[in-house]
Amino acid sequence: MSIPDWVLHVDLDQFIAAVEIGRRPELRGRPVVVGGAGDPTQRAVVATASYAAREFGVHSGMPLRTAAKRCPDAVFLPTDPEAYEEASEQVMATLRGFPVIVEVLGWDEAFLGARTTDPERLAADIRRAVTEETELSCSVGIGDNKLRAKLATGFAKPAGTYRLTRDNWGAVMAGRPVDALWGIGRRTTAKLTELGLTTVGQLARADPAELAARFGPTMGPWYRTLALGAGDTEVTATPWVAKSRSRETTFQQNLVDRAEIEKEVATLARRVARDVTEEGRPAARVGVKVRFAPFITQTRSVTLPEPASDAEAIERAALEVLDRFADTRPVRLLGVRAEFGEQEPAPG
DNA sequence: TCTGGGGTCCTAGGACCC
DNA sequence: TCTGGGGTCCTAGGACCC
Repeated sequence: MSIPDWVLHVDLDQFIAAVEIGRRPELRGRPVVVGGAGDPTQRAVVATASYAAREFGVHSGMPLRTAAKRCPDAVFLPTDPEAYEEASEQVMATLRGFPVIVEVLGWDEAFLGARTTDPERLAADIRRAVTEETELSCSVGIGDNKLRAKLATGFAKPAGTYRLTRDNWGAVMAGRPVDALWGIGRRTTAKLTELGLTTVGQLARADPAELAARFGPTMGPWYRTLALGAGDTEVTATPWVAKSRSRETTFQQNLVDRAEIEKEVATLARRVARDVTEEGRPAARVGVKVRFAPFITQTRSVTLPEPASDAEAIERAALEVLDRFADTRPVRLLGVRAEFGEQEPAPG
C-alpha cells in the first residue's frame, strides 16, 4: 500500500508587518502599515498592513495616502527588504528541517511536497516549529495539487490549517466568484462576466471552444481547468533562475527635463548592469519603461548586437532605446530591464 | 485607489525567409 | 509580378502574482 502524496502551501501571516512588530513589541495589536519610505504623504503603496490596520480597510497595494485617510492612527514604517530576506531565510530553513521538498515562492510562501498519511498533523508540526524558531505565525493549506493547496491557505488564515481536495472542491468553490481562483484577476473577471460566467461553477461548465475564441487557445481552456481545480502537482527544490532583472523608480515629482531623464535612465541602467554581472550571465535584450503623467505606460526594447554584462553596453543600449520615445509629457516613472538569453542546454 | 517595485507568461502583428 | 503558406524572430502590450 502506497503512502499518499500531498502538496502543502505555507504562507506567513501578515509577514512584513509581523517582522516589524517582532522587533518592536510595543506595536503588537496596533494598526501597522509598512510601505515605501514610511511617509504617507509620498507616492508609495502599502506592502503589508497588520490585521488591526486591515480592520480599517487598509490592504496591500493601496496608496499610503489612502491608508492614512482610512486609518489616521496607524503606525507607518518604511520597508526594510534585508530584514524580510533574513526572516524569510530562517523560515525556509525551518521548513527544510522537515522531510519534505521545499519550493520557495517568495519571501513569505512555499509549496511543500510531502508523503504522509496525516497531512493535518504535519501542518500542525510545521506551524509549531515556525513559531518556535522564528516567532512568526503561518497558515498551511493542504491540497492534492498546488492550486488547491494555495487556495486552501486562504481559508486557513490566520494561524490555521485547511484541506481542499477534489472531494470538497465543488462544495467549497462552485459558488464563489471567478476571481477567487489563482490566476484570474480583475480584467479577466470583467471579461468572463460579459460571457455570463461569474462563478467558479459556471466557469467549470463553460464551453472550452468559446473560451478559446475569447481568450486564446492557451489561456481560454486553462481558465476552465482552473475552475475544475486541476493543477500542477510537481513540487521542486530546484533553485529559481531569473529570466530578467529590472530596476524602476517612481519620482516624487514628475520629470520634465530631458537631461535629467537621461541621467536617471543611465543610473538605472548601471544598477541593472550590476545585477546582471552578479547573475554571471550576459543580457541579450535591454528594455526601457516610461510612465508618463498621469499614468500612461510605454515600453521599448532592443536585442543587443551580442549579449553583454558590462555597464557601458547596457547603459548605451538603454539610452538608445530611450531616444525612441516620442512623447514629451512629464515622466512619472522610469525603468530599465535586462533579459537573459535562452539557457544553454545542459551538456550531455 | 491619484495608483510601488520586481517578476512571469501569453498574445498578436509585422518582418523575413523558404 | 499579379502571389500561397508556414515557420521563426522581434517587439509592444496586457494580465497576473507577490
